[in-house]
Amino acid sequence: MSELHELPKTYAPGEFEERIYKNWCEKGYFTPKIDKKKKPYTIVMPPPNITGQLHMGHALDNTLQDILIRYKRMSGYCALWLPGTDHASIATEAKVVEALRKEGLSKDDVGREGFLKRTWEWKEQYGGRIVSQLKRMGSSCDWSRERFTMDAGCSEAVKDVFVRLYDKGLIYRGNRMVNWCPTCVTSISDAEVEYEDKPGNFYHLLYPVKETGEMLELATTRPETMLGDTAVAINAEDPRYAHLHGCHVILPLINKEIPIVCDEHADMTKGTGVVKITPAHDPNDYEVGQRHNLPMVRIFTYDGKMTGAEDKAAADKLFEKGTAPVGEPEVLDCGKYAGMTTAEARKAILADLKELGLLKEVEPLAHNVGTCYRCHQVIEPMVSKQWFVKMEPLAKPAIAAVREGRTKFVPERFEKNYFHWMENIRDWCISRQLWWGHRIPAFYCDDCDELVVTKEASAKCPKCGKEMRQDPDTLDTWFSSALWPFSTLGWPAKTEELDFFYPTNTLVTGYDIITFWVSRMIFSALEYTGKEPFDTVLIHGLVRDAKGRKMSKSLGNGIDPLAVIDQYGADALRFALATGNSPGNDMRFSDEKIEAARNFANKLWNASRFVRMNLTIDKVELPAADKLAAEDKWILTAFNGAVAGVRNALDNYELGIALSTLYDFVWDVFCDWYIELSKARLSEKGTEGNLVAQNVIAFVLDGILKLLHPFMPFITEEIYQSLPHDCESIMIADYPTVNGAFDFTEDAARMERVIAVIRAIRARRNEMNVPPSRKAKIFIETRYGESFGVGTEAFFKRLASASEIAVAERFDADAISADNAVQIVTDSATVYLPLSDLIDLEKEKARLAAELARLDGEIERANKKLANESFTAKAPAAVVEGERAKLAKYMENRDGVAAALAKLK
RNA sequence: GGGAGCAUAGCUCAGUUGGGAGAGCAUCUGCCUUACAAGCAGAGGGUCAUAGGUUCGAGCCCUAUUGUUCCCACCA
Repeated sequence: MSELHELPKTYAPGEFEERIYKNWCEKGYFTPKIDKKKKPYTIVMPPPNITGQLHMGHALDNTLQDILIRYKRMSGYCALWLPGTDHASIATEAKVVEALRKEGLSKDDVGREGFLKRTWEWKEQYGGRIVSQLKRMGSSCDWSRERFTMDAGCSEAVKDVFVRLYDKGLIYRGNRMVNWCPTCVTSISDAEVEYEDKPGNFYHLLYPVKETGEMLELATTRPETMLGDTAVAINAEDPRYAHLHGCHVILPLINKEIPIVCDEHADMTKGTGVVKITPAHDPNDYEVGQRHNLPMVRIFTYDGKMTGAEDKAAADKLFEKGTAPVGEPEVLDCGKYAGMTTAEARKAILADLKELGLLKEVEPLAHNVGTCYRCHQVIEPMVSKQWFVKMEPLAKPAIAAVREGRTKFVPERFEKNYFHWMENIRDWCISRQLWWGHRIPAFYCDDCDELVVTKEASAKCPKCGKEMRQDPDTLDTWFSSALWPFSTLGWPAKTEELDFFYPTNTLVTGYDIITFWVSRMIFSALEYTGKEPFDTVLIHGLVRDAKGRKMSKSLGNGIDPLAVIDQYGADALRFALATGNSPGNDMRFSDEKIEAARNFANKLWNASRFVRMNLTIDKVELPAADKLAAEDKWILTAFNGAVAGVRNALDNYELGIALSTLYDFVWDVFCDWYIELSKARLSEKGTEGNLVAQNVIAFVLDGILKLLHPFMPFITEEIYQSLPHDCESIMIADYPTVNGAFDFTEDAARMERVIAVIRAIRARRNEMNVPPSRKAKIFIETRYGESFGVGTEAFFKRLASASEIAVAERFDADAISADNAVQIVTDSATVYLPLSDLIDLEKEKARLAAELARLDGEIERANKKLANESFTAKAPAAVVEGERAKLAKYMENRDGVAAALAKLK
């Protein structure tokens, strides 16, 4: 013991957490050596964005991962937790643009190269920040294998995939309707659009019909798009407009003649049943346009303004040259509206229409509009030329993988989300008009329009031999994250890592990115590696504030995990996040929770201090069974139960249950009972009993520390090092297993009876307000005779304020002055406490009468149940037997209480 | 419009093969019983949202209803 360090009196996690983490790193415990004799267990960390700071969501996500990886590592697996960060193209670019703006600069001012330089600097500055924050959490990831989605290896994987898919015909380029964010000035995918209910208006407009001169009324939520109308649609079945088939309307303000077409899109039950068609700026209208071969007229610029003469000239040039791509829209010079923002244009157009008497009505209407998930500005549907991944062939095997159970979601219900999304999937728009990201490996020839897709850095035109120009766009950030489970292990190269650690095992992530990320990893992995990327997806919920609100910057209700660590320690934070949390459910984070967690750590700390100060042994050896006292056998049996419970829960991803099992065992069983029961022997130095007690208590505490280590790595290591221990570090020790030798059910049951009696005595004394300092004799009548109390006398003295204790099957009533004694009846004994001068006789009678009534009720209930033939016939024998045993106990107790009551009367 | 979650003690939540409802916090009572007042010993407090159904037996399974949160969907 001499060389082992002492534990300071107070639990101060700040004193040791950093030192311990540093030591683990130096020893290389986080870096698994590939060992073919061991089974691999792999988790890849969902890469946090380099723009981010550690928030509670990360803290939860990484706590769960660390628990799993530490558990598996201690269970003999070759465990790899692979960390990394994500370049987060659109989010990071927005941050850098913002930083530039503050300096009065724009992207174009610094140029593409200058911009990328700035962004890499940003990455260097902030990318490391979140890593150091993860380290403070105690995350045992292999930093030697840390990756970044834009490092050389991952970039190679991205290019490889792009070329493969292109060659297979699964990537194509074309003019399509896409979601356009005018603020970020880029297209975004369907998954990146968030729909929000916003108040708006339903504007009823009047378009004059050329042939009949009548006014055709139609309604729209977006009047500014009218300049781009190329038709109005009616339903062919609609009798109101049957006479207008084949007619035209004159588009007001620009006096342009456009046709009236019949299309199913026009819903007779909505509005007036007439709908204006703007093929270039509405996804539905786009489809109508396709069906009726309508021209497309673009009226918005890509940064959200009305188009003008210059825009029109640029587009017209393409058409004149004949190089306009298929599906390229014409552009309108919006004249007086040119250069206005869409909002300004709406106002101006409405005013003008009103002036002309063509605005019939304005009806308020709550309206579901798409917004950009990054900047939350309204999305503008636009036709533009983009790259797409053809999804259907990729989705099919990905659906099958989950359907056939090769990849499982925990909890299972999230599979429904997954299927729904996968089965209704549309092609994935992967090109972004951004600079920060993986540049699309496609090259164009200015001369002959030849297109080459290649992994090479540059390309020569195969037709005319000229230098080609690389596509300026970059890829959706999720395109590279989709490859994360294997690109990080070296793919497409056939590395030893990939061979050993892939496929990975568990993916831990929040339900909010199942579609963005999880689904894309699954179909990507199946397509490129032929294997599912992981066997289990463990889904967790959101961490909310104490009032249940989402933590957000705008609300300012975010709790900073680092501040929590500073105040309470990383172990307390981890405990608070892992406890009472079930897979897939949101949780609230509150001061009460973190305090309870810290208190638990403190309890463990103090219990360990107590054990340590009583140890004189250098090495822990569990004594032979015949040397063990009843309480030793009892705690070892209970420990076995805890091990089984914890392992079972962990194996089923029930981390919260595992932790609460441990909490109860440590606090209620080990501290409140076993330590108290051991104090007598521990104080008698030099005896055999003392040595037995030392060894057992040290053994159980050692087991507790190991069981608890995945959840609370720091405190368990600190304590482990202060006690006799078998390993260099607790994190490489073996996780406890159920020990078949701890089969002491009989002795354990005996101990339980003693504990029940002690509890009953305490409760009664408490009820009667007898202070602990007031000792009393205790007489125990029990059918277990002398064996009931063998070796347990000290327990009653210490824990039940006994001055003396006597045990017999029956006592002479006079000897125990039964007339004036408080009588306590438990399942196994009747206890007499001669407290004549302290008790209120009437109160005691009333108490016993109430107890008698309660027992009568129980007996009646049990009798009724047992009299029910269908119960005795159909219920399992064990259940019926249990019910009979209960009845017998109740009857026995009843007799005891009745007798006690009789004596008082 | 489709789908899912949640509804259990005053509060926050557990409760996974259906066999007499649990924890933390809060409340009340009594304790400095020398590991721990960030503690110890007790106590009170629940028609498990509502209504049906299945079952010998339902917090748990089925149906409907109400409230609530979320996801998905091209609705002018």
